[in-house]
Amino acid sequence: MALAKALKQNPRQIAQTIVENLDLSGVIAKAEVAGPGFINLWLNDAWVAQQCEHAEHDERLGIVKKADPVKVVVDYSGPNMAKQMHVGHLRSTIIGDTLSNLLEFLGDEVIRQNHIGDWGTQFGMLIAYLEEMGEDGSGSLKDLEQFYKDAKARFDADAAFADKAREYVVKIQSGDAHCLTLWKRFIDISLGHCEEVYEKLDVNLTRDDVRAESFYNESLAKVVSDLDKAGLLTESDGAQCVFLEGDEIPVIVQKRDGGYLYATTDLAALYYRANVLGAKRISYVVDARQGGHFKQVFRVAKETGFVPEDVRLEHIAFGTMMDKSGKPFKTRDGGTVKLIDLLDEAVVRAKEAITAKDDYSQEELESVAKIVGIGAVKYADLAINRESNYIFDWDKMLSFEGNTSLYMQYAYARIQSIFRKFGGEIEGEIIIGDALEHRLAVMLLRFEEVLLRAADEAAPNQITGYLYDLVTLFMRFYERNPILKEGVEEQTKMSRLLLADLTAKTIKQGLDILGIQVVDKL
RNA sequence: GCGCCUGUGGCUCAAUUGGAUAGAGCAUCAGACUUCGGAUCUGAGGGUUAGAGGUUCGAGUCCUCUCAGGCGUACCA
Repeated sequence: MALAKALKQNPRQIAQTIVENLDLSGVIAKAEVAGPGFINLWLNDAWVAQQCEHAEHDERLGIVKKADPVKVVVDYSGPNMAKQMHVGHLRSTIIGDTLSNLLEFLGDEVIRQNHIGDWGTQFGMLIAYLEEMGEDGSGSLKDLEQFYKDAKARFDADAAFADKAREYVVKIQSGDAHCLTLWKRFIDISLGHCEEVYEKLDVNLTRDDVRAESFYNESLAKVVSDLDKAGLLTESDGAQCVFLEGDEIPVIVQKRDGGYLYATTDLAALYYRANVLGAKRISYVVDARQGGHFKQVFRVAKETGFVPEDVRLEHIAFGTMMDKSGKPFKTRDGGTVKLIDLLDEAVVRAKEAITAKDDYSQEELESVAKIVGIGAVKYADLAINRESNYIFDWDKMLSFEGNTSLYMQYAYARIQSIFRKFGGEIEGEIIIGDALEHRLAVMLLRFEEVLLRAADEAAPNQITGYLYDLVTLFMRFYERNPILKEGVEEQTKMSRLLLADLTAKTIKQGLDILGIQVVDKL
């Protein structure tokens, strides 16, 4: 129909001509013009079966690695070292990790970057307090939140301490050895907390991926001077600014007092990522509220040539996490919810959800509950359009019904159960027996297309949506087309086993990209 | 004030980027079973896609305006 305008012909006529000249050679069984000029194609059963067999016998399920892989930097998680990770870091961490896994699977060279906040005035106060606590420091750092509060209280109550804190800020920045040692120790402990969370969350972030804010300290002055050379710098109220055409608010790169800001750091990071790391795509998985900031920084980076024209810069924005009543997610007394506590609660709740129906040994229960609980938290987050706000609901995410990780994991376990019962070797081929099997097979073949689209749009919910459709379809197939029951012909049995196996593999691969594990028994 | 985002059955979300009769899940109601794991499956009711115009063969999707809500708005990150 798109051709109709260009050719100035009746769309139905064009469609008819196309259909008549189509080479159906084995792939397509039938082609038909429908409605105002749509062309409906029916895939050939034999071709579909053969493609599924190819996928079934291939480690990558028939999905080829990109012929033209690119270097992609994915910036995600980015916790602040002054505080413990809280729910605000959850979405960035989960979505960023999924995007990284996905691009990696498709063949791109992914460079994960954890841009942790390890620099700024708070650290003067924190290390001064750490020093004061002496050997006990490490111990009281178990609860960073409390440590921060105590340090702040000390800062507010004691002028001498406050002076020292301010003095220490300057000292770290000027490279004072003693203060730097304290600072490094503090960061090390705080980062250890994050790693505990990453471990629990089953996220692929390691210390090697950390490229902290402080890493760019040395380049900040150069960013400003380069902007100056490019003639983009304007002084306003004593601050060094870039005024972009059409924007009311400037990008401030240097404060009146000479200090740098996060726009400066981001520009330095963009330069590093594009020119040193050589990234062709740089994705920032950050809260939607920072949209304005990234828009400006990206523009400056391109206009100054910090980042070459052909590098794709994108802000992978996501909405805020809300509670069941639609308000921002907080503890009962209005504080922020620590991520570690949330994850522990997920495991406890998962335990309750699964023990209601089955008997587990203590060990089984522990390990399955971890997989189920963490999977539920991740899946629920990834399953919705990332740009809208996300309503966090324990009951919904831990349900066996609907588009949940448990439903997928259940389907997977159920298929494994078929194979336990079967016990033999599959010998045979796929033969499409009815319309439902045809639909299932076609659905299985669509996996690659879905992944490609999810990668391009950085939209994990494309994957969850697909998995849900696939599993629903499989359940229907399974209900109607018996596999191991009496009276099923050997040939049919083998064919259905192959379809079931490929379904299981597809579920597993899909969940794996989402960072979610499966279990053989649930 | 200016800017960005959102608005889809009672609730939570989809909709292949402008395509066919807007789809699921909860919840409600009604069915299927001597269960290859019923933690399943089948079906029903429920919609003027916030509202009004416009663009065209065709609009939830694009444009304009209105309404409602959220967020951002120069030296925090």
